[in-house]
Amino acid sequence: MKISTKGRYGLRVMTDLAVNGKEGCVSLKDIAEREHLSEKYLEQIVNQLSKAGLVKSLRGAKGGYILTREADKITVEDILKATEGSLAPVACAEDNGKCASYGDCVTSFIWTEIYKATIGVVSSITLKDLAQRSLQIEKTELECLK
Amino acid sequence: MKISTKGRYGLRVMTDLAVNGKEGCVSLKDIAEREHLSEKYLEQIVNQLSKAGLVKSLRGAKGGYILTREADKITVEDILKATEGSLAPVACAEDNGKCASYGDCVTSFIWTEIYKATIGVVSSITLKDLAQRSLQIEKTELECLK
DNA sequence: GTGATATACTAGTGCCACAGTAGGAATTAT
DNA sequence: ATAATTCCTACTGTGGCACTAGTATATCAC
Repeated sequence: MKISTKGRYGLRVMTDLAVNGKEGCVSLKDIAEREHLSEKYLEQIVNQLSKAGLVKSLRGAKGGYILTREADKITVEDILKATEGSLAPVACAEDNGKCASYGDCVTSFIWTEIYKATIGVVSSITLKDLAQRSLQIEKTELECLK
Repeated sequence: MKISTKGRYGLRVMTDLAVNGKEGCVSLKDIAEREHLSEKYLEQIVNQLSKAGLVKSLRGAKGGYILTREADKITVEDILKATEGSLAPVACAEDNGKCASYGDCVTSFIWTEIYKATIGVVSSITLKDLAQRSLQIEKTELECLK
């Protein structure tokens, strides 16, 4: 029941893009430096985000990545699905009923309930929420330094 | 975000014990046969359930395992914690605040919310619920055979 | 007290995903 | 042209999963 670095880094990359990509695109080099993450590893993760249609890439010098829609139209669910794959604790929970023995299975409803509860959380949090929180934290830190 | 066979088999073993262990203990051999699972593998899983204090073992001939308390006093949370380990999507979510940078972390609250939602589900389902469901399903199947 | 039946414990195995690293090809602004 | 950037593929070490295997230990029945 663990979230891998792909999911966690994916959220950080997207948050970084939401905060720093207001105008124009942002290069992975910049993101990797700000977030202290491997640029090469992020490359693979952003690739998944791109295939999921959450970011658009611009190749060549001055290139980079940019969100394809407004931050409040992208949910944590979108990002985690793109990077982690299904959030269902077992395969049958997602398309409940499709498993032939779903009805005969004593535990199937547990997985469906966990899945629904998880989706309820991640679908209600948007990238905009994360971006705002990120700015809030930065602000707090700056105030602390005074 | 997956539940492993340990957690899934653990639930089946416990349900089997709740249904078939009303009087006296049940051997792993019997459980393995009924559930179509490897006896040797179940040994390891039951060992974890035993260490967690959910079952008691009786060695020797006519030995086996028995629940340490009533089925309605054992939750799915108890069983999954014993077999899967923590149900938190990331370590910090369980003891929220203990991580030094919990407050500075943009995503920490997401993991805490997922964790709370998951616990909400599994702590509200008891082994008695599973046992009843198991009997219900058996009954249905028998009726179908007529 | 011997044998059959169980659990207890430890070690080993094959496989696959995770968490990267590495190198080169293709594209684009200057 | 060149520097900067994404794109694509392959490779690697580590660790957990899902078992299998073997031996030691305990208990009942006779």
